[in-house]
Amino acid sequence: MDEASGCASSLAWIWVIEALASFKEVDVSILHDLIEMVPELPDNLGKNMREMLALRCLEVLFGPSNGITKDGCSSLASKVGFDMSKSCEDVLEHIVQETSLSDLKMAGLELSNCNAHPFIIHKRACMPKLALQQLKDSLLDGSHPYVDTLKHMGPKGNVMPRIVEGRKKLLENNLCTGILLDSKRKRNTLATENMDEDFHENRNRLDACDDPNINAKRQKQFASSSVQSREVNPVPLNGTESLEFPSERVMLVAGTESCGLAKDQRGSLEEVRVLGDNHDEHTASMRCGHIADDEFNHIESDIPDVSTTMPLDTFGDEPHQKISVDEVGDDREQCAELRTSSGPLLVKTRGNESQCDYEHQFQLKAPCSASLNGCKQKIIAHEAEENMDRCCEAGTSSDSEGYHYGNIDVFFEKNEFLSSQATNSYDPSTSWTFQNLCMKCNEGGQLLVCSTSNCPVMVHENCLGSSPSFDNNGKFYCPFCAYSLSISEYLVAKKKASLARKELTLFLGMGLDQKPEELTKTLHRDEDLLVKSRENGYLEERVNGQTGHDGEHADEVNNFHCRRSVDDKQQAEPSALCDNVNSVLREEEPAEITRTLNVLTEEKEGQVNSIQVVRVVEGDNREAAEHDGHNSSCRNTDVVPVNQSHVEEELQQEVLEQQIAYPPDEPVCVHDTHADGENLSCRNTGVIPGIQRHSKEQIQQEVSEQQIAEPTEEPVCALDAYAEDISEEENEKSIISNYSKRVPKQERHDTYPASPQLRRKKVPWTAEEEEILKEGVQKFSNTNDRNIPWKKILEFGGDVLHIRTTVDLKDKWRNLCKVGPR
DNA sequence: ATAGGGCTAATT
DNA sequence: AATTAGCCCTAT
Repeated sequence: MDEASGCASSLAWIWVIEALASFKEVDVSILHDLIEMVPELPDNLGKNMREMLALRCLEVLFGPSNGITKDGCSSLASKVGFDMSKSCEDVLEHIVQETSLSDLKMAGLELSNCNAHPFIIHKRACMPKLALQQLKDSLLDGSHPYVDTLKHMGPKGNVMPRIVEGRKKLLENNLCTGILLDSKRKRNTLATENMDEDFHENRNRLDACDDPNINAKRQKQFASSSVQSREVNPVPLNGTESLEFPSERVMLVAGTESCGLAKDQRGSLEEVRVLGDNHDEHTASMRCGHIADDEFNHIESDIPDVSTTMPLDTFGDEPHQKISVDEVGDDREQCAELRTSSGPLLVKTRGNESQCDYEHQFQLKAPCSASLNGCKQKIIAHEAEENMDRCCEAGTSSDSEGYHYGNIDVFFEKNEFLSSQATNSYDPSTSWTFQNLCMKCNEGGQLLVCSTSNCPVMVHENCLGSSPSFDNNGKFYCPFCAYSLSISEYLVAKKKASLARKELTLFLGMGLDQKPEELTKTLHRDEDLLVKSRENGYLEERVNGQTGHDGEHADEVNNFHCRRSVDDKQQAEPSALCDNVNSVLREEEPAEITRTLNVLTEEKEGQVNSIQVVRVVEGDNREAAEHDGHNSSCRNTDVVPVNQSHVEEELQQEVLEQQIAYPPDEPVCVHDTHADGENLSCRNTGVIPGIQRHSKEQIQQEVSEQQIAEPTEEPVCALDAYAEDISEEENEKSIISNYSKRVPKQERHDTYPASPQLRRKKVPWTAEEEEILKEGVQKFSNTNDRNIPWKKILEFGGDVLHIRTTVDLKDKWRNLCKVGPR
C-alpha cells in the first residue's frame, strides 16, 4: 500500500482492476480491455494486480467445465510445470508460449485432472490482499496518511471513527450475537480445511451449468450478500480520490471485518460497497466476486426498491465471521449485514448437506436446474436479504407496508430463537442442528424438518404447539417460514388484485400509458413467483416491490383521473371508440351478448383494492329471433348500470371517494331471456339482474380471469367524476358508450354530490319504434285522463321499445306531436 | 309514474 | 346560428 500511495491515479486503476478481477463474472476479456486503458504503471505498482489477473486467466483456462482430456492436460502441465514457486504470471506466460491460447480454450482443461488445480488453489491462497483491502485496513488501523483527511471530510463527517466504532460495535452488538459468531467461528475453524475443496466443488458445479442465467441465479446465492445496489454512489475515499465503476457504480473495497455495522455507522458508508477478500480467504473472495451483470439485473429487478435505497453495508473483514453466521442461516447473515463476498457459498460446511443446500439454493431461482428434489430448498436467503435490506432502510423505506414488517418481525424472531438455541448449543458438535435434535426440547426422535432451505428448524411435531403446517406437497414449514410464506402468498394475492385494478385503470384510460398485456405479464410473473414460492418455500417478498405498490397504483389512478378531467380534450378517442363499438353492436345481431359490468370494490384501509369485473353472458334468443338485423336490437346494449344502488353502497362510496370513473369496459347488453315487464323496467333503471346472480367470490374470480384472459382493447367511456367541470365538448367525448346506465341522479349525489350525470347517447327512434309507440298511445290513451300510461305502452312495445324508457316514450310522443301526429 | 321544462349533441 | 331529436331534471 505504501508503494501505491504516491501514485493515486494508478492506484485507483489497480484498485479497480484488482477488485474486478476478484469478480469471477467479470470476464477476463473485460479485464484485458481495462488493462489497455490503464496508463503506464510502474512495475512496482501493478505486480499484485498482474498476478491476480494471471491467476484469473489460469482459472479461466483451467476452468472446471472445459472437459479436456486428462492426457492433454497432463501433457500441458508437464510442459508448463505448475511449480508452486512460480508466479501465476510466469506460469501463464509459459502456457501462452507453449500453447496457442485459442487452442487451449478450445480444448479446455479439466482442472481436477491437472496439476493446475493445486497450483491455482495455492496461488489463490497466497494471493496478497487486494490493494483496496490494504487501504481499508490501513485506514482502520489509523496508519494511513489519509486518515486525518477522512476524519474531516464531507458533510457526513467522520468516516474513520465510524468505521472503527462500527467494528467495535459489531463485536458488541452484532445482531447475531457474539456467541453465535463464536460458535460459528469454531465451526468454521473445523471446516476451514475443507473450504477450498468445497469451494471448488461448488464452483465446479456452478460452472458446469452453461446457462448463464442459472449461473447468475446460483451465484446470487453466493454473491447476493455482497450485492447491494447498483445505485450505490461512488464514495470519495478522501477529498480527491474517488472510485467509480462507470457501469455499475459499485465501489469495491476489499476487506471486511466489521461485518455488522450498525445502521448509523453504515449511514456514512452507505455508498461504499464492500467485498471481502482477505488474502487468506481467496475462495471467499472469488465467490463473492461472482456478480455478473445479469446477476445485478436479476437482483435489481427482484428487489427494485431495495436495490435503489439500500444503504451500503458492510465492512466485514472476516469472512469467517460471516461464514459462521451463514451457517446458522442466511437470515442471520443478513441480520448481521454480512454482505461480504464469502456469502452462502461457505455457509454449509457440513459435508453433504452443504452441497445439497447449495444446489437448492441454486434451484431457488433456477427452476430449470437439474435436481429439484431431495434436499431442503433455499428460500430464506432472499427473504432475509430483503428483510435486512429493509431493516437497513429504516426511515427511508418508501414501502411501509405492514407485511414487510411482518416478515421482518418473524425474521428477527426467528433469528432470536435460533440464536438462543445456538447459545444453548454452543458447541457445534452438540448442536441440535448437527445431531438432529428438536430445537425446542433438544431431544431426538422423529422430527419435522422445515422445508425451507437454510432453515435449520427441526422440531417434534408435539413441540410445535400447534398442528404442523404443510404445503400442498406435504412439505413441512416451521412456524417462522409458514408465517412468512403466508405473508408472501397474501402479498401475491394483494398484488394480483392491485395489478388487476391497475390494469383496469389503464384499460379505462386506454391509449395512455401501459398496455394491459404488460400488466398481465407482470401478473403472470407474480403468479409464477407464488408458485415457486410454494414449491421452494421461497419467501416471496418482493411482490410489491416489483410493480404493485399501492401508492403507485394510487398514482396511476390519480393520473388517470387527472387525464380524464384535465386532458379529456385529447381523448376524443375513447368515446369515439365507444361509438364505434356501438355501431358495431348495432349492426350486428348478437345471439349472445356479453356484458361486462365493472364494479369497483375496494377494501378499506390497506386492504386489497380491487376492481371487480362482472362478466355476464346471456343468450338472447328472443332478440335474435325477433329483431334480426334491426338496429333497435342493438340498443339492448345500452343499459349499463354503473355505480348503481345494487352495488354495495360502501363500495360505491369508495369508488366515488376515489373519484374514479368506472365505465363499462364495453357496452353492456342487458339481455334477460326472462325479460318481462318487470325486467324491462328494471333494465331501464339500471338494474342488471345478472349482477345479482354473482356472488362476490364469483366476481372476484372473474376479475382476474377476465383481466388476464381478455385484456380487451375495447375503449371505455368513463363516468367522470369531474365531468361537470368539463366543457360540453369534453362532456360529449366522455359520453358513455351506448346508453349506459340510468342512475337516479339524486342517489348518486347522495354518495357523491359532485358526481356528474353523463348523458346517454342519443339513439334515434326507428320507424318501428315510432309505429309501436303510436299504436300504444292510441290503444292506451284515455280521453278522460290527460295522462298517458307510458309504462303500459312501453310494455306493449315489448322488445321493440325495450331500450326505451317511459320518459323516452313521452318525449318522443311530444316530439311527434310537435311535428304533427302522423 | 307522469308532465313539463331544460339541456345538449347533431344537423341544417 | 337556428333547429331538432333525444335525454335529463324536477315537480307533482
